[in-house]
Amino acid sequence: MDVPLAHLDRPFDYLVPAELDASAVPGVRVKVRFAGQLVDGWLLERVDASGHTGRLAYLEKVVSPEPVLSPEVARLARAVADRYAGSLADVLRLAVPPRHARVEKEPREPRAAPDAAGSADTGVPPDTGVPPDTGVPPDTGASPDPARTDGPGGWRDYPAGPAYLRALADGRAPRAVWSALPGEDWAARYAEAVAATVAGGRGAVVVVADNRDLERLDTAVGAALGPGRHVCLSAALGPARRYRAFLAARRGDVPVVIGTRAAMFAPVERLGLVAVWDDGDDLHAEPRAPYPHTREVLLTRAQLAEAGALVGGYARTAEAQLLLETGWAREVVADRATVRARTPAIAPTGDDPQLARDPGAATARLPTLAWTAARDAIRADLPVLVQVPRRGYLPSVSCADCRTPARCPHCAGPLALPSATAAPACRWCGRVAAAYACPECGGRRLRAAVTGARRTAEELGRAFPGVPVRTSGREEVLAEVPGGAGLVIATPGAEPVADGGYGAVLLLDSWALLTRADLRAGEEALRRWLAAAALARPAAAGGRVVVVADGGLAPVQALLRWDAGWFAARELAERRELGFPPAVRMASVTGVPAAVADLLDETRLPDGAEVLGPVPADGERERMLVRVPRARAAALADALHAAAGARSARKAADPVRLQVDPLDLF
DNA sequence: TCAATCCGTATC
DNA sequence: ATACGGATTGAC
Repeated sequence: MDVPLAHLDRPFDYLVPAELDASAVPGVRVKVRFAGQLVDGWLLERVDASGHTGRLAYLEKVVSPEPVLSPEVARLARAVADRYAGSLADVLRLAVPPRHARVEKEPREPRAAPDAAGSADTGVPPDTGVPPDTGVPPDTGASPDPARTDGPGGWRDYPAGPAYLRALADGRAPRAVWSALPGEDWAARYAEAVAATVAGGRGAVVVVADNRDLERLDTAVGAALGPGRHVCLSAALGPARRYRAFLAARRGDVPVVIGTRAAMFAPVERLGLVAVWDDGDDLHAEPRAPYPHTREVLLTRAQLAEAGALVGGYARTAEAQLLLETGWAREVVADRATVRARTPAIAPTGDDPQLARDPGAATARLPTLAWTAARDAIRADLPVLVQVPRRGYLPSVSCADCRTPARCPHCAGPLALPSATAAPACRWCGRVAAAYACPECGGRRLRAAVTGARRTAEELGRAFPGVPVRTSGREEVLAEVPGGAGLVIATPGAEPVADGGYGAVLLLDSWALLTRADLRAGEEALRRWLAAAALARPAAAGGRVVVVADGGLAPVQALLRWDAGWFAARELAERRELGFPPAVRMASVTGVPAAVADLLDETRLPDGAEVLGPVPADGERERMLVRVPRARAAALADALHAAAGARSARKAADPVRLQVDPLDLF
């Protein structure tokens, strides 16, 4: 029943009138009379008898004969609803895109005109410069590209890699947490894993964080499978193309779906592999109830469908580490010698004599080591990548009296205000400048002065006259830059790939480390750094990385050694000690205080549950956290869902938001 | 003792 | 949401 009320989160029985007998198959959308109203619903199964004692009503209508909800996805959706204390209807809204009648009526075989079918069907937005031949093919039944490879390919760099691919091809269900080498063509590796799965007669679902990653994967999968064997599914498509791609998968026209998180529920026949790339990216967290996370959904899916699973990234989340430590998945990593051979030369820098000497110069924003690394790369005719904080994220500050930019007393990096009330902190070394006094006029008041990627780009451009400067950020994301000398200023997540690799990568956004009061601050900083540093050439080929941060910090250490596994293990151990996720299961309850209290009152908390809070949320609302051991996770979700049901049954006015595994805990 | 009303619960 | 049943309360 497609109603959001928690106490109605269960199946209802209806009689099927004779004239709907043929079309009323499991998985179709239906309309039924419910409490006097005509409501939408899902036909979950046909049964001979009902346990219902009252009078049964008849099915009113089968909305469309298309059984859009596959049995596998129906089961998955129920499991996801249960895990996240949500309703099946909420999950199905995420899992099945809105119907588009015109698309449904289109002939099953794509149109003859190749230009019309091509890019429109691939699913990637048209302005992205993606090869237009990866959608439903203009010529049906085309045999796969003879040049494709099902073999281990680049997976040979990882000792467990070839066996993993063989298991996929053999129809088994191998589960891997993969740490990609620097410079790795991850999209090609994913395409090989997908190709192995398809070669074994099964399908695959791959989810990436954003459209840029999707384009890259689209190209790689297209090359590995040949045309017409996969579709892209993302929310950016718009209703018609999204539904078209969805239907192609549901009807079994293509064995592979790749996409952003909208694709995590994509129906695929004989699912053999689910994969997620860069599971630490917060875009993988669904912002709509019940707030499921791509990784968790895919892993649940792998478990239920007995499919293989691949969780990969340059970085490793604590959640992925837990999969390894519980034995649920196997580690796929390169040996240290290979890592060393591929890694650029990475060095931290903090102090800065040049700044002290020449604070007004064009290069003042760059520490010496960073500046020389950039200069050397430019001289060697190699591109330089500069990772800067997201624009507008945190304004830097200057003296309110004389306008002199406020600089860190320790390293002379720019100070920024993490929030209106917090003390200023250094963007480079992260130190908090609690009692800041202006060195020029002695003033103690500060004012915001935005210095973003554009300003940094201008300053760097002046420092290297004649060198082309490109920026890649929120408004315009570059996918690729040429290999010659050039400066690329990018915000985290928007770093373009450079042809042949960067000669130098400068990481200037280290302030993210210590200024953010976030459980995942360290993990997130390392994730961003590894993603940018992975684009540098190996040390032997002149690749250098300079991170402006204290070399003693654990995430910096992990970067220097290129050891995401070490950091993840450390992080998980720390969270065990502190009782934080994923070592325990957390849920948050948000709403006006009376509603939160009411819901928790109604909740039969499992043994060992601990209630923390309240902390103020936005406006009048507050938030309470409930913590249980992992063994009680299901019981907690069940209890919270039941309490929400009791509340909705008695029409409690003030809404509460239930969130299992909330991303932010403070 | 009966009827109007309130409250809680189910909705197939 | 809306309808229904059982309990409750107030008037005869």
